[in-house]
Amino acid sequence: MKSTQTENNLPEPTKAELEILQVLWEFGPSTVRFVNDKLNEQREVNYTSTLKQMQILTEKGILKRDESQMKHIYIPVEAEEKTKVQLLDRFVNTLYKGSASKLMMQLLGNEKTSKKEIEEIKRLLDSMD
Amino acid sequence: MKSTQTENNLPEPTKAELEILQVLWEFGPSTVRFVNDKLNEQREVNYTSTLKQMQILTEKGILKRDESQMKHIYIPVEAEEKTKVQLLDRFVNTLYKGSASKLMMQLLGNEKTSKKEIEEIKRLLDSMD
DNA sequence: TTAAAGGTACGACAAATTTCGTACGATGCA
DNA sequence: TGCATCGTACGAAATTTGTCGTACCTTTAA
Repeated sequence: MKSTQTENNLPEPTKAELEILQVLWEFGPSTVRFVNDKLNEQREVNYTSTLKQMQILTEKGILKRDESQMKHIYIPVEAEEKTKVQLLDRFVNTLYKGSASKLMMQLLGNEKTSKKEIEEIKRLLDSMD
Repeated sequence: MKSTQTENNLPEPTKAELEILQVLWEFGPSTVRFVNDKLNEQREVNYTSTLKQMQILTEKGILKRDESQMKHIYIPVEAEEKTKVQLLDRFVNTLYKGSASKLMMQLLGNEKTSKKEIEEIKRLLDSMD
């Protein structure tokens, strides 16, 4: 039994791939140039590196693209939410054996989680009945 | 601003490294043989591969070991909680811009999070004043 | 109508991570 | 004592991930 495939089949996006997805999520469908510029606000990356990554993401089926113009427009295949849910799911399973409440406890115990956040969470829970 | 270094400096454990940490967390200080056997319950790994990984983890300062016996005993340097908190922190920052409540929403929206879990979380929140 | 600017394709290199083969030292026991 | 067994050390191959150089096509504007 070599497969780690669970019920979903998306290849796990790597770190560099996630960076690109974040830009597309935040700003919507974009050209390589645009994404590369955004990335370069944070760190230095060559244009062709970004291009290559986005091509790979497309091969993997994580992005699709509109090639009708010379400047291809790249679009995430799955919605931001869906992808994040998957990543979160994997995270919970890996580190907390699937227990969301265990994760919560750490979140709440973490000093970095502000009072405000905690209040927000409480409100959230109360409002869901 | 190029640094992603927050106040902690532990090198991010890789996937294979995490697997090993999980075993040590669950069963306590162990030999390579033991860890390797556990890993092989899930997937095939050569003994020396596991050994090497654990040696690397030791070099990185993530594990320490007792060499007083021929069978070295490996022990995580940091407590399970501390490491998980760091990983969680990184996860929240990367995917949710640091907002714990955003993460919560996904957790609660996720069908996989059972009613039971949600009840558990509510109880948790109520009990923390 | 051509030269510069800007686009994609893609092979190849670099770096990080993972796996493993081989060497060799300790231990145990017939 | 000798040898099978089990341990560690460690270089190096294999794989995965990340980066970039170069070739070449399109568009634009003088």
